[in-house]
Amino acid sequence: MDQIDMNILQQLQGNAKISMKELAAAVHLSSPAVIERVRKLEEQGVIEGYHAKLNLTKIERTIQAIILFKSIDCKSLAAFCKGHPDVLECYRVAGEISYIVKLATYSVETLEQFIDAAMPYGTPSTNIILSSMEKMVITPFSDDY
Amino acid sequence: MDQIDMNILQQLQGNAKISMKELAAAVHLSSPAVIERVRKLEEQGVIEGYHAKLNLTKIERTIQAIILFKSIDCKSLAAFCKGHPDVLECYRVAGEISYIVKLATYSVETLEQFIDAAMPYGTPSTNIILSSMEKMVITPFSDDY
DNA sequence: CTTGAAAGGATCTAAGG
DNA sequence: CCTTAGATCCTTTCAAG
Repeated sequence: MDQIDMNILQQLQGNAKISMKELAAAVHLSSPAVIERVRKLEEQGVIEGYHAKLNLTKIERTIQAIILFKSIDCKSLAAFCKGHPDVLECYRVAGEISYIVKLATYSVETLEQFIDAAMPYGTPSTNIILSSMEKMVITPFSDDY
Repeated sequence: MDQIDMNILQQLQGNAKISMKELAAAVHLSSPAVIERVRKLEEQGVIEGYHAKLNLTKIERTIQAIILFKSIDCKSLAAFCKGHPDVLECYRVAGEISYIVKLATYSVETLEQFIDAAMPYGTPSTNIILSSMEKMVITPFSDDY
């Protein structure tokens, strides 16, 4: 994992569909060299996949929320969340909170349904998302430290 | 936005690099038809981009955390977070909490540095992520409701 | 790792339903 | 709005250095 690999990772985070030829030019290498590097990064599991990012509002998931849980049965909650179509991410955490769930749903009614369904697993504290920022590209091995 | 578009979106979420030919076969359409649909979904902003997903641990960001802030100057905090290389996502929320930040950093030392730097903007409650689940594919317009 | 040539696909266009 | 077929273009692959 050298500086060139880091550049490759940055490029692919920003644009998964870039051709190997373009990518090669961007990192000042030949196509075969870059193809081999990408293959290795995939094989090593550094690159986990390539995904389209959707605008949640435009697929009618207009309500997004982050729900915090304290002192609960985390295993059951995790299983519940995993199987629920509105849950985007969930985190088992150590801190003041035990479990954090991010979800995107259709309306306040469907949010209410989720909260009711989650109640058996603990007491939720619901935080509706007003605005958000998600970085699609992070710098591998930043030299900031 | 019909059922075929939803199928297309699901496929592209799971695999951004699928060829239009393969995608066409998956949704039982011809290539030109599918290319035109994808073009429109991009143009409408339903598809925001295509991104490689990295394994954070394998790029040395072994510590991940979700930090909750109460009663703070959200604008300043947002600006600070936006410019900080360790911040992955941040959310302005309505609820018990005012602001939520997800970050990935290199060590407890660099986490401490972040917390110290963020202190001027409010009192953080730090939750270290022990394990997590992130869905890369969500179903557009689920019929569950 | 690079270059260059060859092969294989993918996308695009056009015509037709 | 779709399909099929053909042509073009581009990408990847391979071989040699």
